[in-house]
Amino acid sequence: MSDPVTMRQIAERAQVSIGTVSHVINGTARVRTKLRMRVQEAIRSLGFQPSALAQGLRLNRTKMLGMIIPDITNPFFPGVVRGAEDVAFRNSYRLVLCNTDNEPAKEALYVAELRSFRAAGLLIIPAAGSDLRAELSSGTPATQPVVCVDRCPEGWTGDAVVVDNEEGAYQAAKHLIRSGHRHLAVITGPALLANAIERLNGFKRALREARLSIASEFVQEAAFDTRSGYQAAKRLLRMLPRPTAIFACNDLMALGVLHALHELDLRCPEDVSLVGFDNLEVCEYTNPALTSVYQSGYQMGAAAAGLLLERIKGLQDAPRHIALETELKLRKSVMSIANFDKIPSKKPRRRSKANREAVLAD
Amino acid sequence: MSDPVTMRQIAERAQVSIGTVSHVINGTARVRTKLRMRVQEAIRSLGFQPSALAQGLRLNRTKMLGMIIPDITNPFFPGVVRGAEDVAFRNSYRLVLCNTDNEPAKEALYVAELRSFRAAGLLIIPAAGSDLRAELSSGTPATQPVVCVDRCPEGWTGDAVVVDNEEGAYQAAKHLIRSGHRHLAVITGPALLANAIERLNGFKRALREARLSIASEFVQEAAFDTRSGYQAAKRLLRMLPRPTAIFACNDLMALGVLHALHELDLRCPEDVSLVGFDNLEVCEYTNPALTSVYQSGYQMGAAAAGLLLERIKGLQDAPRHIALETELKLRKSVMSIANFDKIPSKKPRRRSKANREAVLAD
DNA sequence: TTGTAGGCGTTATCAT
DNA sequence: ATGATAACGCCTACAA
Repeated sequence: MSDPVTMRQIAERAQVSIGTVSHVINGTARVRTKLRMRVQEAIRSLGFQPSALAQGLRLNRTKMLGMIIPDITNPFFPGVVRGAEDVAFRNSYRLVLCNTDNEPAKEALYVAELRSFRAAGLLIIPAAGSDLRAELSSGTPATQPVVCVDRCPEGWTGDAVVVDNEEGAYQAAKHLIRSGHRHLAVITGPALLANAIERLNGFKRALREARLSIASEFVQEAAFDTRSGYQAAKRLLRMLPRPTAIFACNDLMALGVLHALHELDLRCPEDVSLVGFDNLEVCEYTNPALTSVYQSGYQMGAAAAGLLLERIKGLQDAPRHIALETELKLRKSVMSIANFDKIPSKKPRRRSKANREAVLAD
Repeated sequence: MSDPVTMRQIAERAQVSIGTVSHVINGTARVRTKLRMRVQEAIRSLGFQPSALAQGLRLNRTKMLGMIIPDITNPFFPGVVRGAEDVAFRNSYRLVLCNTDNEPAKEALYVAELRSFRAAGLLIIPAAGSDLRAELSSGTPATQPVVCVDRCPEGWTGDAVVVDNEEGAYQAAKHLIRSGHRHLAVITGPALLANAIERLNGFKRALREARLSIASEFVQEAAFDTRSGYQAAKRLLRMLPRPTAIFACNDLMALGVLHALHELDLRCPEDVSLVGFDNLEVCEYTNPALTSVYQSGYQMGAAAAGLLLERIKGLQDAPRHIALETELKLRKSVMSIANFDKIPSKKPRRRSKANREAVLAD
């Protein structure tokens, strides 16, 4: 009574063979109405639920997708996961969530395990410096499709869903330049991460186009988190001449910059302008509200899961590299230098006088 | 060559029986050194990984934990999930993540599925208004342990790990009262949610102790999200006399209040003070930084997973109800009314003059 | 149309 | 100490 009901019990109750039960469940052969009714009744009254384990063993695949990410606690990733889960759910697939903390070893462990579990496919945001290809081809050649999300490991040639990082960063830098800034600094992410590199490239392209040069100490590497962003900002803000604008390659680091600014009693945007990347919800609530490059984690996750499911269903064409669009969201953290004294103060800000003084003193 | 290697292949390669292979893998019988070496060599060279599916089928349980939550996109939950995953991982368990969107039907579906998957146990943050007990006892009596996290459905008598919501809210209200506020308003969460009710109770207890009464329209119900918090704040801030302080029963709603305040050109904390609950990271970066009741989602998830694993290992004693502590984190969103003109301005704030004027005009 | 039986990869029992 | 063998619950030829 405490054990789950099996097809055998259904068969007994309905006075048919176990094969017949299977047939009515899977519609794999036509069964006389009378028997079918009996089976269905038995299923209902006994509360039968097929064992996903047995099915998986028999069919050599499950309805599970492995989702491997660095850390669900990083506010950019929940959206990705949710997007993936939603499309997985709609297709009767489930997600097993794996946090790697950017440790390639943990990633490799998870990959191996998910394969031995016959996950139908893998969605992976690779760890910094991971050699995904090696992990995948180790042991037996992959039978499960894999799509990379958010960033690709070096030399990845398989499916991927990312965002146009280069263009997003380019727009951010261009905005700063158009606002009159000439002393731009950038806080990049880990040099091992494809998306960090792309963003840096986009940033540099904008400078090049504007015939602006950048001192090497004005590009500081950090780890895509608040703490290291704060530290990088501290280094930057001590330099002379000080940069008048900083592009932080993600919002978490931008938050760190804000913190450093505050601590040094520098004002944003009057003393230094700031642009982030990701457009986290927190951007609306920071002081000042943070201008940032929007990217949709949700869409990324959803698109990746969609592609993965197509592969699972057998789609065979060439690997796809999908790059979603970004969009610069203007808020309050960038000040126009060229025209600072012509900016009409739309509604009288309480700090307007102080601000003007500060700017003039620059 | 593309198929996973099984124990049978190991047995052949090592020239032993399949049973022997099983024995060396599981240490379930002592095997002569020579044979054992051969088997281990075969395992290594063929890259054997046991099929979790077959194991699960045979043993009638897997190393999977089901984690059912409302929405990973809500910034309080990732910490919970991460805490759970960390302790699960350390014990070789994995997490399958399920988002219910607070829909009892979706919750019921997931519960049933996870059981048919022979998940070893379930960690559940119940949906608002879910009848978990019914879901669990439907069909076959539960064989998998379940622990409720963050909040319990009505009448839940099983294991649970929550936070002392009543006390947390009490401290928040008391802080407001000690700061001289007499016109307090509260924005509560959904009346169906145990934690929302407890927080409201704590709030009311503080008022009672201070012999303060509260007009019924000063307690507004919202949905624990920013939008509804914003709307509730709008209602509140239109009333006359206006509350001088608002306790928002979570930080998301507090964010909504901040937004409403800004829109109505009211200042926080000069015009209205605000306390939130959760102490999300965003509290540090809002304008002004938000005073909030800290609770550790991570600890909650970790404790819940720990308890669940004990149950899985067979722990049999009475159901536990673990309530973690909260702690009020003071920031800048509360102003002391009684002593407003005596507050020393520690370091000269740029807005201090304006602030003082505003307060005097109150 | 329906039933029988083999096998998916393990673990565990029982002989040997 | 080791090997054969029977399940676990399901799917699917193939036979009837």
